[in-house]
Amino acid sequence: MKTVPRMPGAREVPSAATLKHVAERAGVSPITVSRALNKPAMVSADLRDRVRLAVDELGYVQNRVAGALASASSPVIPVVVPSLSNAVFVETIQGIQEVVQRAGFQLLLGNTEYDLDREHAWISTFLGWSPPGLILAGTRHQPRTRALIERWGRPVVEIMEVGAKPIDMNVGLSHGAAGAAMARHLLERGHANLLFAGCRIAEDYRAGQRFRGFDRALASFGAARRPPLTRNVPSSPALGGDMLVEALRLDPPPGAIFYANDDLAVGAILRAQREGIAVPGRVAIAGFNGLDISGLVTPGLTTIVSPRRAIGRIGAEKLLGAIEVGSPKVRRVDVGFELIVRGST
Amino acid sequence: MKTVPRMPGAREVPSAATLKHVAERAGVSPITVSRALNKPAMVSADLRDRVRLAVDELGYVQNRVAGALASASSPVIPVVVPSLSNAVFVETIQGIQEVVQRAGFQLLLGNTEYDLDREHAWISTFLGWSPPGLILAGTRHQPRTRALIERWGRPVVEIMEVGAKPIDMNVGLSHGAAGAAMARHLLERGHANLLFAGCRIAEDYRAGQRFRGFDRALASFGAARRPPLTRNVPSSPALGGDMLVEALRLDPPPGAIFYANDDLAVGAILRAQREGIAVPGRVAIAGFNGLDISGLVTPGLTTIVSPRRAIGRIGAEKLLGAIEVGSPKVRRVDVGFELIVRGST
DNA sequence: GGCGCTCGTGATTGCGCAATCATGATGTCG
DNA sequence: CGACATCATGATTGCGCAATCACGAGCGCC
Repeated sequence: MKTVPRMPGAREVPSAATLKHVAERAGVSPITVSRALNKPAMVSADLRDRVRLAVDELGYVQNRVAGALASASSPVIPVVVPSLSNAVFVETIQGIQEVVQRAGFQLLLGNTEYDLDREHAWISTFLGWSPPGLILAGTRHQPRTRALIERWGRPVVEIMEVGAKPIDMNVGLSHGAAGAAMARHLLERGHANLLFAGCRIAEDYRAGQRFRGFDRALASFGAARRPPLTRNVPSSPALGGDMLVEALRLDPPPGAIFYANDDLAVGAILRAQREGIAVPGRVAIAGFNGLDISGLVTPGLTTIVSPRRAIGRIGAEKLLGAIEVGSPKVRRVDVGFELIVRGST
Repeated sequence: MKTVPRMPGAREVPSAATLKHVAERAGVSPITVSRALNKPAMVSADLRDRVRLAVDELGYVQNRVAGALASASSPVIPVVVPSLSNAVFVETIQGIQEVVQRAGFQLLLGNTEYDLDREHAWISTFLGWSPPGLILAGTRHQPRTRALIERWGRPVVEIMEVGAKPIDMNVGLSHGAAGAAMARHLLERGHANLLFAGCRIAEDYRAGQRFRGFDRALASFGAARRPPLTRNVPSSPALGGDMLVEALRLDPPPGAIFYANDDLAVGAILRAQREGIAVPGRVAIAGFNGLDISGLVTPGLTTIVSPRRAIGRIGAEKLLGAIEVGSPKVRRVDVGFELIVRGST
């Protein structure tokens, strides 16, 4: 038995059905099959049916990789977020998913854990998939990241906060304004010695923006300002409880605590309940995000609702619009926020 | 000015740096650049450095699409889950992400919303990306889906529950056993007229398995059995509270309610607190999942911890192992569960 | 000192599809 | 009724990369 002389470039035959096989079976050219599947309107009903039949008979599965290479664009939308532990990003992703899925796109998910080096790595990798566009959480990136994206030149949406100079499009809310609104509310309610409490506010700079908005508002109202209470571990309800206990040992003890997010704030309310700390009698508590559970604890949590699902949806819609018809006139959407006052303040 | 005669197949030049450009700049052949980037160990240190330099100078970004086409395999791991609203799946995804990211793979995410037609569509689409493997939540699929995957022939891990006849590998826990364990616990505590309460247990068949395990255990202990209380909307804490109120109007009222998940159960405890319903005095409450918040409410929620992050991690590790060295001997891993008894029962 | 070995590098080829242009059939209008 | 537009379909080509095989240099070994 002679060894078969293999030519350079020869390789194992994977033997899955390809366009060509479908075409032969349907008695048409490969390109017609391609059109019947991707642009059915361009093909007569008769051929379309024959192609469909052949596809079913062969169990043909389109090779997206080859399609993407040939067209220099693939039906994926990369989404880069800083965390999946935070329900906010999960819900935003769901909003994105709703929209892009309907348009036939798939989500490529990258999680940076609030690390800008990792963000750069994700984006660089994702660009190698020839996506038609890109969705990023946040408007802060390394200069090289920004340069990479700008050179690339396709539509980009930065979501979550409205930023000073977005790369392309931007959908979010002003976290500074949200912080200021909460400061105003707490002062109007007569609370004094207001304290901001959060986790990793250097990395989670949106929390930092809320603090600065809060702090500036205190200054403008002539109220006492104090440094934020922070921890360098991820947010969790249990931690919110711990921070409550710690805060109450400060001198002077805070009359109200504005937590960076609802996870922490809900944890504080539950802890207060366990330990018999009167809320808002001894200390008022407020949060940010408007998670469902904020309305179920006792007392109900005063919080600011961020329309995160809408952010995802609108961001995705703007991206798809830009992909189809080129960049739009409105580059920035401020979706705003809503203060919900409940028993905790 | 004459129009340039374009040959068939000619197209716009996208003018981004390619392997060839890097190769010219580094003074080596394109294949050496490919190796320097993908299999650095095969290339001498000298050439490796020259290639790295050229890559940086040109801002070269690897075209993953072309690589995937040439190698018939792409560095993505598709993950298909039934829901993102449920924290369980999000945490499982995080576990998967941790592992596959370290190995250089990216996550392609598909959400079926508990719809098996949509599951088939996702999987079919995903196979077109030539992934080296696949992770699916659940062991129930349409026959055509199973056939599609089996014909495809690459490693697959089904996660969440241990199933009767997995396609390939399987990592999860026995939800029937978990339900039975909770029945035993509630009976031991002296509760009677036990009720199971859940949402969409036809679609969320794992919740159904918990109910059946629960119900069979009641039968085996000679305790009273009753049909589950169900709702055909997604789970939420608010709904758990509503279902508590409804359950207490039943005749006879339940002495304990085993909720299909912690979201519902936590909502029930919060509602009981608001309305002054004694837990566990008037009714005991138990959940499933072991979310963090279950330990923070008052009373603490008795629940069963599902090691979901571990499921994700182990599932991903098994998949990567199978991708590298072929399918392993151990096809099924039962990660078990843990009953946490707290004040609510 | 010649044989075979490993190691690093290069030349050739094709992965499966869609973009482009070409063509034939049909319709449209003055 | 003929010139031309419109439509559906096909032929050719290349997207950018990695698999395969080829080959030469350096090495150890009997």
